[in-house]
Amino acid sequence: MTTARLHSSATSQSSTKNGANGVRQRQSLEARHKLIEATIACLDKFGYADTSIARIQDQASVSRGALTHHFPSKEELVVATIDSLLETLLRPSLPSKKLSQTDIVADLRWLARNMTGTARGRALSEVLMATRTDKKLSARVSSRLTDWNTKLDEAVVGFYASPTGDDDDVRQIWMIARTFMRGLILQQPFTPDPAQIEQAINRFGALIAPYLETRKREGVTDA
Amino acid sequence: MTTARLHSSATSQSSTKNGANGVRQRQSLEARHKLIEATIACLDKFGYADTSIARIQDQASVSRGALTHHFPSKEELVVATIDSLLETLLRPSLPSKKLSQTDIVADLRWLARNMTGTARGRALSEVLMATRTDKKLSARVSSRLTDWNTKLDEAVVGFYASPTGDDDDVRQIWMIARTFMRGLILQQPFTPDPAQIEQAINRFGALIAPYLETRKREGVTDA
DNA sequence: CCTTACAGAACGATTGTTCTGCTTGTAAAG
DNA sequence: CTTTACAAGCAGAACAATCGTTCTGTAAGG
Repeated sequence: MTTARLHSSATSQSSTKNGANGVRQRQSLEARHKLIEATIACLDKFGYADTSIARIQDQASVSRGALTHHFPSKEELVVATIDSLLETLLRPSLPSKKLSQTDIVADLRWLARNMTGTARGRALSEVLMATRTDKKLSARVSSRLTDWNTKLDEAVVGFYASPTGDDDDVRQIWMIARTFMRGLILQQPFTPDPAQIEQAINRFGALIAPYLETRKREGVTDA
Repeated sequence: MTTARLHSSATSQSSTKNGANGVRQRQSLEARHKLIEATIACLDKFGYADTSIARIQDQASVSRGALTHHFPSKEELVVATIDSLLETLLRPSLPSKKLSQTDIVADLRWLARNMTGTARGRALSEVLMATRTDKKLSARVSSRLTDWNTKLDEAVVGFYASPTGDDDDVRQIWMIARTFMRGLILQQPFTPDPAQIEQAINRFGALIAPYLETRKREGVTDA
């Protein structure tokens, strides 16, 4: 009884302590990573409804036993996958490498690509839709989602300012922008023409541009 | 062999011909309607992934035999449900009863309610997400979706005009609006506060309002 | 030596589909 | 109008396939 289940993985990886990893732990983390990546690939390819454990273990080329060892239930695997998705989708925007701090439309295009143009973005959309009805899953991840949203808001405020001086205005504009980008996935069946989608993105950028000002960047100016 | 399967139901109901319906046909249409409504309810309550035939027949209080008689496969039932959703979601906007032709923000609120505030709107979002990965389903409904989108565009052009005089601009603005509304479903897990959602809708209305003019309505003025 | 990492069989439950009957509306034949 | 025949409407069992989980057994790092 009680078998495994104690490692739980909790919040992200084992982080700081135990810096010098043994062979054991390294392989374990490798397997976990492979399974999470496989889950993302399946969510993107098959959608949430048809993402089964069998398909994931097939995609990851991992035995059923290994999978259930690392993730004793499907829910655990999905939660870990969401964690991974949030982390990688946030990171590139924080180190100022991606947000171009000059062209709002370029930033929007990057946002669109991140949300609908990559496997990770589409996979996240799949699980977001699932959380609407799956209350058990929703309870597990809702706080992480709101936290992530807040963190993203703060990052954006670091890059942009409102002509009115109200930072909440910047947050609202970018919340609207993110909502619009997410909607693209659901709008695509109606508007299959990629050119039309891109035009809409550009136009949307023009709509919000007057309400955003580039904030003076200290440090990295890249010039 | 060949049993049933020939009635097929094809495009929507039997329509015009055979105006004086017999008892037989009436009951049949009733059963079909009950099943479609049950499917919508299940999609809303359980999501696409957990909407099984067993659950649908339970929700509809209909025997398994009756269900398979009317819809020989799950795909048929889903396609018929999509047809029903598109029809009822388009109708109220056409007869000029709902679009208020005066307050753009009010129209947007109606749009938001239609897409995220009703069971039918949420059910449609579920199947839209499913069509992304289910190519068989996508092939069955994609033309209906694009047609519906075009029809909606034309209806909107009847209500609004662009200051530039370009109708395509109206179409683009409203396509952006619909995309934004659809995105609300996916943004809600990040932003659970309904007040914040409503503020965003109002703000979005303010963003697009300068680019839309009320067209003079001939006929019904309601005053 | 003992716990972790993994392999794979076995589990009952549920999936969507197919099939066999029974009832009954309906329309043609008498 | 009655009779007869046939297909439509429906009920429910049976189907193989797949679902997610649990279990037993083996290998190896610490």
